[in-house]
Amino acid sequence: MIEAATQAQRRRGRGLDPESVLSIAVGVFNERGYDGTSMEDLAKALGVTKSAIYYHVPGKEQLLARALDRALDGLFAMVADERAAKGAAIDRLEWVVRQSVRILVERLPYVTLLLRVRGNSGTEQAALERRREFDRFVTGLVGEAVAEGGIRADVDPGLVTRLLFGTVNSITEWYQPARGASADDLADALLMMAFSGLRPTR
Amino acid sequence: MIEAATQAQRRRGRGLDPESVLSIAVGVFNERGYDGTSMEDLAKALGVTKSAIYYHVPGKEQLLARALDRALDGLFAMVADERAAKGAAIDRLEWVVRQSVRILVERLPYVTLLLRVRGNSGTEQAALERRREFDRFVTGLVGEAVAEGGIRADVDPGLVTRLLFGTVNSITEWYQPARGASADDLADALLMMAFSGLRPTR
DNA sequence: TGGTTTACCGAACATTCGGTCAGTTGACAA
DNA sequence: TTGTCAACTGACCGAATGTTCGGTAAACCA
Repeated sequence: MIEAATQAQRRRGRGLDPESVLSIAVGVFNERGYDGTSMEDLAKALGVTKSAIYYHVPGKEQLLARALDRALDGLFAMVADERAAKGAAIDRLEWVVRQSVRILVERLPYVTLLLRVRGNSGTEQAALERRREFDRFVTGLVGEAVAEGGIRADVDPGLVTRLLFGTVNSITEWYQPARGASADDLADALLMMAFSGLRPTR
Repeated sequence: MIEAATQAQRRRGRGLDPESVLSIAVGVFNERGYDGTSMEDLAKALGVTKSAIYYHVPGKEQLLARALDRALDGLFAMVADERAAKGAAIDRLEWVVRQSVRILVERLPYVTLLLRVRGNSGTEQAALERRREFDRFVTGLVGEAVAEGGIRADVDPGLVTRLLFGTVNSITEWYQPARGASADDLADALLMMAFSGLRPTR
């Protein structure tokens, strides 16, 4: 269970800070689902009344929008990096996968929320569109890697992209930062499986 | 968009059949999310009024329960098969992965719904518990495969299970039966990537 | 033909939803 | 001591929620 905001989590006598509101809210969203979370649920988790939330945030949907931007901004910052643009496609792909795992772990609750969005509102549809843009970028990378011979030629780039990033994204379903591998450990295991395979080297 | 039940989908002059109610409802659940779907939404998709639904089903949650059982019964039928119990662990694992993909494709909407359950109600928690039981079975299989030398020894069985079935489950996020690969094609590509790796054979 | 059953409708139910607003509180500055 | 203001509370709103219920048209059976 997500704990209520303790006195320590508040600025001394200065009430909730915007960061706590967002991170606690996202925690509850991920526990109950966005639609399954009422403002009353959030209020309890924050240790205030429902109406107090509206002093800090315009509404429920804005809270979602801010959370989704946290995840998407991280992904697009990575795409903009030169290491995603220079060098052999296979190396760039490996770098992007590794960074994706890192961002997923660093911003776990926000990415988790993003991956569950289904487009029920304008906010969700906008987030989905940005996500698709990221997906197109990666699909292009895989295509290049196949063309350059970095990936075996008998695979469909679209299918491989979906499987590869499906594996990455599935980490949100079980990863617990407290007890568990680091982002690098995760990326190592994932890249090992996807690129070299699980079979013993003969 | 999920289409409203046409006259053709109904039994002639006999109203909705239980099968249509379930499959159409699950379609809407997957589009909007279970919590994001109102009985009014379901009524529209079924082409009847809200109250008519209660003639066929005790309530919203029962609809969910029936749908989740569709998915879980398929998975447990597979586990009970002798091909999951006899032979080399690596072969059994490969068979289970292949069958999982087949079930996922055959019962796509039901499995999709199952994978999104978060435990908000007793129904959901019961489904989660059955799912965990399935996961434990697979983790055991991976452990045996490592012990028998079918899978490289430098991996954590728990981690590999999660990555492997994370990949399988991620298929629900994008697979469209109409235009796309068959279950066998999917399983081939997935097993190739996970067991042999994406790198070209040298 | 008459009676029964099947499958539904329309209205209403209590409850919960996201959100508003007038007022209160307590820390701090003057 | 008084005034200011950020940070809330509590009462409340209209709309939407899942569910119930009395009624009914059409199909079916005797």
